[in-house]
Amino acid sequence: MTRELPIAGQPPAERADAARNRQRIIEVATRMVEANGAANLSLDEVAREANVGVGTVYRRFGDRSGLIYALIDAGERALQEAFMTGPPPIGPGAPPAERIRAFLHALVDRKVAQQELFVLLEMGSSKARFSGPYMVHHTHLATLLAEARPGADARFLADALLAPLSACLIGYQQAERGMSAEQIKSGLDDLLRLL
Amino acid sequence: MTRELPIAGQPPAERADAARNRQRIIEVATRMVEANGAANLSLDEVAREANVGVGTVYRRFGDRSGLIYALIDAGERALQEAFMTGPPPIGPGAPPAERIRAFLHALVDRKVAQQELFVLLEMGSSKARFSGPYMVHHTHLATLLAEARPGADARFLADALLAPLSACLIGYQQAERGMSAEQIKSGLDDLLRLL
DNA sequence: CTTGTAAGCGGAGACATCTCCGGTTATCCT
DNA sequence: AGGATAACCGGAGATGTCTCCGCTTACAAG
Repeated sequence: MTRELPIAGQPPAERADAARNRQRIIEVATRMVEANGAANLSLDEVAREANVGVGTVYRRFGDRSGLIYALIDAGERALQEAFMTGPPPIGPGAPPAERIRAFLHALVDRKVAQQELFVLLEMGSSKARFSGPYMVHHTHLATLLAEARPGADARFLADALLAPLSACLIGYQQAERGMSAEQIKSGLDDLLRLL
Repeated sequence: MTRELPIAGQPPAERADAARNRQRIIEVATRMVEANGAANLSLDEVAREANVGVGTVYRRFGDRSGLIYALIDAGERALQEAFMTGPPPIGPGAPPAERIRAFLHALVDRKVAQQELFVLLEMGSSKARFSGPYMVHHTHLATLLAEARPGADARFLADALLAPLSACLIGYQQAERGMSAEQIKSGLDDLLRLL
């Protein structure tokens, strides 16, 4: 096992046992989501199954949403890397309009793939919903929009383009209206074309 | 007191004591929301204050969201009446584009006025969120859009225009970005102009 | 190795939502 | 008026989220 090197950053570093627990909690939670569906994920049960107290779960992840977020964090990192340093059309190099399109499509795919988890996230604390990832997506999109359509209110437009990607809405469109991911994407394409 | 006339409709009619309780529960809940904020509304407490058992509250309103919805139902009815039979520009008579604009503005005003309640509603069961009122708004908007922009996917566009009116998003725009209701409306106007 | 201490741990318990069901009562019908 | 009965009522309790705090332990410094 490699030793944890002390990093210059302020956060006092996580103790080894704590890291082990975090890891085990995430594994157990992942398994339970696969088995019972995300909506039935009980933190009490996760704690029991992972052989830790409930308090430990809450200290590590803050609250239910925090744990859920940890379960989709890998996808989020991958997406951010893709649009920041990846190949076109989502990454730098393509014209803004294409990057916007590619980014929104990727986001739809993510929401569809982990729909249940995203729905839960959207229904948890409304504070958390617009911090971190949302702000990153928003900034990215607003930058591209400002480039593609100078003069428009890029920040508001970015909100307005991200809003229809709500996991709840997508779930509704798929479940009640029988729309496929492709139809949703093509609807977004229509919208982008009009802009 | 006027006697409850038996109506032809199937629903077996609500007993007088039940109606009284419903009324009292709504009054108590309204008072408590004004006093403590919507987020702190506890159904146990509502029941105690209204001198009924918890079971009664749940039988009448189904769940927390149901009660919350009852608190904004009056506004919803007023809005629906306005755009269905009211005077232009929101009602029939004005050109579609203007009706769309007036409708969205009215919706923003409602969300801003009862923001807390709408946020709670959006965070409750994701099923309820797209039933009833949402479908009415969606149908109305899709009809107008089909008229204003034949050829486009009016149903998807309607979703996409309603999504940015999420109470959570509006709350975020106001609280964290310092946007006023007017700025939000003018952002929507920009968006409509582009369409 | 010893030791000081901050980080971590567990689980009892406060508090919420929602379900269930045995007892009660309003309302309709005769 | 006098049932019959469907609707209604209350509140105990199942289950879940999250907090709090006294005890424990990893780990760095001496």
